[in-house]
Amino acid sequence: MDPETMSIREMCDAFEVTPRTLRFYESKELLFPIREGQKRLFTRRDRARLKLILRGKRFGFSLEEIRQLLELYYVGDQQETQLKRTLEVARERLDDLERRRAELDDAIDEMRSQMGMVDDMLTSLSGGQKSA
Amino acid sequence: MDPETMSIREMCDAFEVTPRTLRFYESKELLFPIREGQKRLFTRRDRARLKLILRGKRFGFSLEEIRQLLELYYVGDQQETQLKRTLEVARERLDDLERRRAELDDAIDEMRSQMGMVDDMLTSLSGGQKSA
DNA sequence: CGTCTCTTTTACGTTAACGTAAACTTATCT
DNA sequence: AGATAAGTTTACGTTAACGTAAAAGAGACG
Repeated sequence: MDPETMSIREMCDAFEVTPRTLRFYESKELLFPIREGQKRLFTRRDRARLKLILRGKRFGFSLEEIRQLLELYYVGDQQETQLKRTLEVARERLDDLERRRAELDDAIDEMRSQMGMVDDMLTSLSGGQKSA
Repeated sequence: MDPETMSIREMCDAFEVTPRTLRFYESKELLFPIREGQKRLFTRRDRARLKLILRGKRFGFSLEEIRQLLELYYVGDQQETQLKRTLEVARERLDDLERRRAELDDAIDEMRSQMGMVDDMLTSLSGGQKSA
């Protein structure tokens, strides 16, 4: 397991996506499988990216947003100016994520209090004899 | 401010959405504005729901998922069996949200470490004289 | 050699979530 | 009364993210 490269089918089985999806992501420049003749071979880099892509999707990001996020990851050897720019963008993304988490915390709290109220209704319905 | 009901335009200004969006949400049974003649009047209940809708959207939920989530909120007076069912569903939703938060925390950590690496690259580029 | 099986390209189809334009009421202003 | 503004319905258009079907090539197998 974990061979250097994987066929499209192996990728699909590993990540529960369809071939169409992988080809689509390649066409959108989110993945860059190498070719062996006609066939695509997905590298460990592709796998790492796909993992991030799928997570991004669960967070509700568009593929285009995800593509830009991915650029922040594989950095390569860039000019200082470019690196600083990358860092700025990353900072903004990070702020976004933290705002999101704050919102998510709120949502969780509200859901909990909502459940508490429903629970109270149930208690006063079934075991509602004792008022003290 | 905060009148009982609001016109469609007031709603749009307050929530930064278009009239089309509000009518669309009504057609999907996410909002239930009352009518004064032809015109829609949005109640405070609609406003509360819209707030939840927009948050749900930021989290990447579909409108249909959001509609189901909203059902968990305005509970009304139901049968005990129904209330228990509601509570079960809410429990599942809550678990989802908490899994999401865990994932979000991971993403934030990774982003931070990524930024740390870029920062190191910058340090070793510009001020890279001192190795100690 | 014929037949699978896997993969490829090409291309039209589909769903969600609105955008946008047209034609029409209703209320308000002058 | 005529014009203006705000709102309505109806309906076709648009974008993202794939689904799905057709036709064809490449390697493995009996």
